[in-house]
Amino acid sequence: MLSLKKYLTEGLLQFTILLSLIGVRVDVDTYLTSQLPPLREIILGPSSAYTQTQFHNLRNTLDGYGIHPKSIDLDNYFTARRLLSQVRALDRFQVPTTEVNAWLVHRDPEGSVSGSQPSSGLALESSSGLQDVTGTDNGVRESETEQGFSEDLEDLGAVAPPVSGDLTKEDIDLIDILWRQDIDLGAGREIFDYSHRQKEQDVDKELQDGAEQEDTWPGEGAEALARNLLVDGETGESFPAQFPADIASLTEAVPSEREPPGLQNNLLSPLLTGTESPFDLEQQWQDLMSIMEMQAMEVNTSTSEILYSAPPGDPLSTNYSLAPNTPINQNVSLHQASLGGCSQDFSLFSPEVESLPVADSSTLLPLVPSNSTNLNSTFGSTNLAGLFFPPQLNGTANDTAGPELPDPLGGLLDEAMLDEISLMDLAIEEGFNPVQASQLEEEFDSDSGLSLDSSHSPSSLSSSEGSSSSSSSSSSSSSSASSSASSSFSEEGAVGYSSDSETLDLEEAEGAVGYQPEYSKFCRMSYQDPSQLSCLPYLEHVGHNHTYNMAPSALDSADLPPPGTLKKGSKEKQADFLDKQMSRDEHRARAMKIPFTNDKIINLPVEEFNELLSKYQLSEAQLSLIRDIRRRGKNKMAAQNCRKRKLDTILNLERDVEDLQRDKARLLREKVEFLRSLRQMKQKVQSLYQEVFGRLRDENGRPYSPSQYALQYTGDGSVLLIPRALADQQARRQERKPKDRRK
DNA sequence: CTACGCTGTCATTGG
DNA sequence: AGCCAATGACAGCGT
Repeated sequence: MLSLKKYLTEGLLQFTILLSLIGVRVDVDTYLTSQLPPLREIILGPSSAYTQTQFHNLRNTLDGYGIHPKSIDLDNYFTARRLLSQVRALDRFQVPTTEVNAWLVHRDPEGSVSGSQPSSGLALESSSGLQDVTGTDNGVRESETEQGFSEDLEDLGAVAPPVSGDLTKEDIDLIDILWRQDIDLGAGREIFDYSHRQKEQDVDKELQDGAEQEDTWPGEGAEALARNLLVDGETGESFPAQFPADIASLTEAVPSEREPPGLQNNLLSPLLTGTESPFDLEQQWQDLMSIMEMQAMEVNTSTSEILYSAPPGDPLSTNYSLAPNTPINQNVSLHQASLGGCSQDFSLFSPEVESLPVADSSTLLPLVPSNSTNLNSTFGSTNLAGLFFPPQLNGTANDTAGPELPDPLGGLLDEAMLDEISLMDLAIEEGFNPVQASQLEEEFDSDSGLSLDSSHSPSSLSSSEGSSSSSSSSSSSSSSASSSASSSFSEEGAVGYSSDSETLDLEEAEGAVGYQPEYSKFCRMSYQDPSQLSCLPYLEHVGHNHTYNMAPSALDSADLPPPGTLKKGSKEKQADFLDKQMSRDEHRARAMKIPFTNDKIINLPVEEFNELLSKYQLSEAQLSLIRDIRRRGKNKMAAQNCRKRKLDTILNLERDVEDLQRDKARLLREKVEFLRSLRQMKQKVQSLYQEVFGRLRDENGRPYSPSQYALQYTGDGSVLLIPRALADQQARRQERKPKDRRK
């Protein structure tokens, strides 16, 4: 049931996003009552009250591409990212998507997924998203989030108490699901995870001692604590401004897939004055994209039977019928199909081009189709002479008639262009490996993905680090001893959880109990409605991390809730929760009657720490314990930071790899387009050549023989009629030049 | 029961 | 020399 609802809510939220993108305002508040400002902020944007924490959470939003390293909800992350990319793809045309996705808006009650989705994309994606109704995903996600969100849930409850009747348990569950989907837990969860181990026997004894010494703690009034916590609960939580961010990023201009139109003009010779409209290139591009899309889709659907089929008129398909057996091969064949055709054109049109790869045979040999050399030997001698120049061949140069056409372009292609082409061939060769093919597919799948990645700036990535480290530094810089306790809060708040009032209030209320955040939040949680704890089973796992039960009597006196709002039976439960929130060191500190908080012990600068120690008459055992607490506490934070950094590094590397893959795929695409346009231009030039040559007449009015004369293009755009022998000579000369230069 | 991930802790190293 | 951050290694716990 819970999973079903979660599932439903995911679809609801996604649909809401989609609607908002197309201009439909979805007033969710009317649905969930106006008592849930956080929800409204999720949908409509941040309120000023939560701006700061939202800023910190931005890095964890979908558009931020980032996921908090410490609390990754990979399912949500990948799902959200995929959905976002799909949404982005809506505003661009002719970009094929490799996934056929149905935006899940509803589902049938049986729990079967209405939105079908071919098994495609990353496994991580497919395992998440809309289909995680069954299986382990739910469990994982729940365990991932239950800790972090339980407090949010409670906060929601605090804002809109169940008294209203609108917030049933299911509503709360639903809210929780919404949160789970789009909120990164951030460091707040870390704070939640402060473990409170207490398995050692001596500690147990200390606990009992501490229970006896309960009332000796200075400034540790339970009522004050509870009061402050209540206030904290009213402040609510901060909510990430992920939706505004997403929308903003969604409106980003999508980079054009096509290269500047001037490119083809550069490639055109003076003879060709824009006869080829940009539309032609675009049309070709669309054709190419459609072909690739077909392949990509076939890859996704894993249909290996008929992997490639194209209209018979398509030169690519006709020249290169493909029947690979695996998707990977299919993609490889794709390159071969489109690029190989170009190579063939090279061999037919210009011996220079053909000779160039041969010169670099070590690397380029695989690129040259086996038949190309034959073609070269067969037709090469006729290329310049134009043996087949009869005008009736005009217009048939394309496609099938290709091999019979001579190459009139000998003088047209300069060396620079040839080099370019050879470089392209090099790139093509690279693109022939299956990995590249899959990358190409990925490229089409995720499109350019620029907006996604651009939003994932390194600064945003390191923000969590900065916040956490700044907290420690702030604790160092804050000279007042009273601010030390709030330093741990600042860390929490920086990542987007806590509120200042909580910080301030708790700081005074806390005694020798460290790790205030979780302490306070659990207090507040149980304070609101302890019955909810039992209603939401996963809440029972909150704070499970390495926590140990402490003698309930230890905090009984400290946890008295205001009368009337709490059942008597829940008191022990509260105490349990609170006790579990105490770490071993906290228990030890209590047992040893350390007169200040563990937070102070840990976070105070050295000078202040020593000063604090000097204020009290502490035994050697106490001093030793305090030093240990300080060392362990610092080390714990250090370890957390270290792990966070490690994750950040991994994520950064992952992102870099993705970027590089995208770039590579993009370059491949551009190369294909270049080659295609180049082939077209060659054909045009050839037809013009034939037309011009066919109209030439000698002094006797007879046409020139293509076997004896040839047209040569000069650099200034003029065309000369020269004897064929001379043309061949020059052609050979130009043929050698690139070779020599490369050596 | 085992594998795996998470977390805290200890030991060590380098600044 | 002392302090501290960073990090590898290890153990305990929960799933």
